[in-house]
Amino acid sequence: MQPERRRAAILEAAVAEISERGFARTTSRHVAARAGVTHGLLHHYFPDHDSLLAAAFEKMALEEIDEANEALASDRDPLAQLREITEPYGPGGGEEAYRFWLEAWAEAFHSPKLQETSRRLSVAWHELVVGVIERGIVAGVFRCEHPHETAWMVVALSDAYALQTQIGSGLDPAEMNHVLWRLTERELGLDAGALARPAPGESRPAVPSTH
Amino acid sequence: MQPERRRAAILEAAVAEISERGFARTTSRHVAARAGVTHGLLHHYFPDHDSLLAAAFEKMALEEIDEANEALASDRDPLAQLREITEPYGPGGGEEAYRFWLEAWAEAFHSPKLQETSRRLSVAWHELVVGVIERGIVAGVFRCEHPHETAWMVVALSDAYALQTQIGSGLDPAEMNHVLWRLTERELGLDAGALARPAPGESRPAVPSTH
DNA sequence: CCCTGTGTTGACCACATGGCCAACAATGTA
DNA sequence: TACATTGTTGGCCATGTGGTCAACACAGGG
Repeated sequence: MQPERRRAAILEAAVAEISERGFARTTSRHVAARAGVTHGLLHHYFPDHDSLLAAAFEKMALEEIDEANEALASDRDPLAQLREITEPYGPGGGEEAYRFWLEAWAEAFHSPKLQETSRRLSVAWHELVVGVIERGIVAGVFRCEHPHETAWMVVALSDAYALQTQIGSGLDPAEMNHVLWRLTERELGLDAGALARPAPGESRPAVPSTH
Repeated sequence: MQPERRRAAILEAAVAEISERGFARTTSRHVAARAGVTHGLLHHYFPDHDSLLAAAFEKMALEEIDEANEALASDRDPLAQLREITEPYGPGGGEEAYRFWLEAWAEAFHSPKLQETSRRLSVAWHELVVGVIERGIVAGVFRCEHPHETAWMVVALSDAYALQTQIGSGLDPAEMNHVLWRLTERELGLDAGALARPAPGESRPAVPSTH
């Protein structure tokens, strides 16, 4: 196997392992086994264990943002873009991805390096939403006094939505989704239900696991 | 030392250790050292490591809710109660407590027992906020169509506020706090700025670390 | 053909962990 | 005082970890 692909395979295995077991419980040997190599080889691609974890996190973070940007590029209607951002948070949406986020935040408190990456990722995600809102304003679809604040609200509610949904708390997913959309509509000067109902003739493709 | 106090000391040490290092990295020996005993003794109070962690989590969860209820009991003005709930999330508020929450959520995905406790804790916290809102409605201070939804919003935004603040992301704490209050005021039919400005003559005591 | 460098293995080391237990200390009870 | 119970220690063990390294496989170019 070419070195590049091997390296990628190892990182992929590391990401999967981190999502399943968490950073602290992710061991070199398990990653190696998942990648189909022996643990001795890891040292050949990464100087030590922490570097492996950091590289895996970096890779995951970049992919998150790339996937999101890609999803947005495929549809220029601001309303549809907003849905693409919020929907994957719900039930059935990227569960592995969300577990990874949680792990990342928790780990960020213990590791300065991860903290920096985690911070950058949060900011990037926030600005992505700001971009959607601002383009919507320019397009005349949204009316919004504080795009920055509204973007933060959307992200915050979506995160909580995903967390509560996947933790299986007693809170009703439909209810949470309703708040998320209701408040977003109000912040963006949309009619009630505008987000729930796709515009006439608009298709609603399934969104790949994202953020 | 009496067995009760010893047991409490061990649990306290475990909580501190978990907050600092996370569940996975918390070792019997470190907990024992922090509690001022040797690791052999832990086996005398807890059958095994997982039981210790579970007991520590349970203790923490109960204390969170108790502290919150206590803080609420000391002040019957709905507006003040709402502030008591939201304020500790901000900068300077219980950092250890919030790290513990994050750890708990992350760990909940790996451990069914913790997941159940974590779930109950989320629900209890949500209902606590619902209670504040409903009493405020009865008192004629709040107007609110969906207390359940509004409570969820408050919790979700507060959590995100705490997370972003303590992770040190570039997002402006003042701005986040502004959204939190602005949306809460609107959901509860309050005048803009009602939450920012205490009612005339009302004192604003510092709130102990909570949630 | 050999030979140099990269990819890869499996064994090894020192170390930390959780669990276990025999021994000892402290405490209260008869 | 003598005894029984409980609290407490420190050492031991099997296991798993991250890191290291000599040895081997396997390519491509001389």
